[in-house]
Amino acid sequence: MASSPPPATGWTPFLPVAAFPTFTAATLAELIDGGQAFRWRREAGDTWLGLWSDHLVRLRLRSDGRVEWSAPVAIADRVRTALPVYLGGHTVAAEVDALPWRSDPHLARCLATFPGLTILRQPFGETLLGFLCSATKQIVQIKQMVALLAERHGSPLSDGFNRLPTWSELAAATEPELRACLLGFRARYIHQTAQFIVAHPGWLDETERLPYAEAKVRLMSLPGVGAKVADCVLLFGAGRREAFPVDTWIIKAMARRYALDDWTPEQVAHFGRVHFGDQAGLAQQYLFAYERAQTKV
DNA sequence: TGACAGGGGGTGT
DNA sequence: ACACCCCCTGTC
Repeated sequence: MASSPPPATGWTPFLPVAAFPTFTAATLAELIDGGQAFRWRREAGDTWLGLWSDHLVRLRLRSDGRVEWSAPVAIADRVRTALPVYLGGHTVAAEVDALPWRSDPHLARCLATFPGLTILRQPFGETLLGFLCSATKQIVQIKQMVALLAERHGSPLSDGFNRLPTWSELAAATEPELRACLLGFRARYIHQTAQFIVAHPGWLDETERLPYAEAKVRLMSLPGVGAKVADCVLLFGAGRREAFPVDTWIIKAMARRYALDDWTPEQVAHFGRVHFGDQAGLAQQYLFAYERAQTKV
């Protein structure tokens, strides 16, 4: 009986991410662990380990600001191809320049504080799952829920890490099983959403391709998806820069920096799209990052 | 070191 | 407006 070839073992050496701007440690942390994605963890030696889809990678920052990556040898080819797209860094300069920083001193200050910050391009379905977990939860808690979902309901990927469960895998889980992943009242939303998605093949892919307004309406028909979650999914999981998610942070930030006291979330969202233009979602990330940094002790 | 409030990046009614 | 869940964090 022929023995199968030995599996490729170990990780690749660290190599620079292709066509990527230089970063600061603060910008890198904000990009991958600032609330857009929930599957990154900081390791010893200022290395980050993260997962999305069937990718597993480590990132670190060189002293000259270049971002380097390393992946398990067996999956390194697909990680090398997918990573620059996922990180979304190649168009950031032009997009930032399209923002009204010349006439908006506060925006200019936010841009200067997190140079190179951009929007991740994550898998659409995974982004929906992450933000269905997010209601009234802080990042650390969302990460915990997502880690448990992967551990208990996802399939093995590499090095003991699992993929996030697919919507089919989620549909196969009972609501109490989901609840046991610390989801609380979100378990019912995820359970019902999974049933719907499995009963409507192609629905998610079609939604991803729809124009922004139509895609948002469709997402909001799902249980547990309101305007804020829909905008996050479209911005972080479909690259729709028109999406301007309004959460309590942005409400506070806009009240403080733009004197929008007592505006409703819809009014703030409208102001955002008018003032920041078709890259409003990118502006939102900078405002968000800046306000969080100010709040930190 | 352990208990105890308080509050949390929203949605649905 | 308030319930929904319940874990994290700060504090005593």
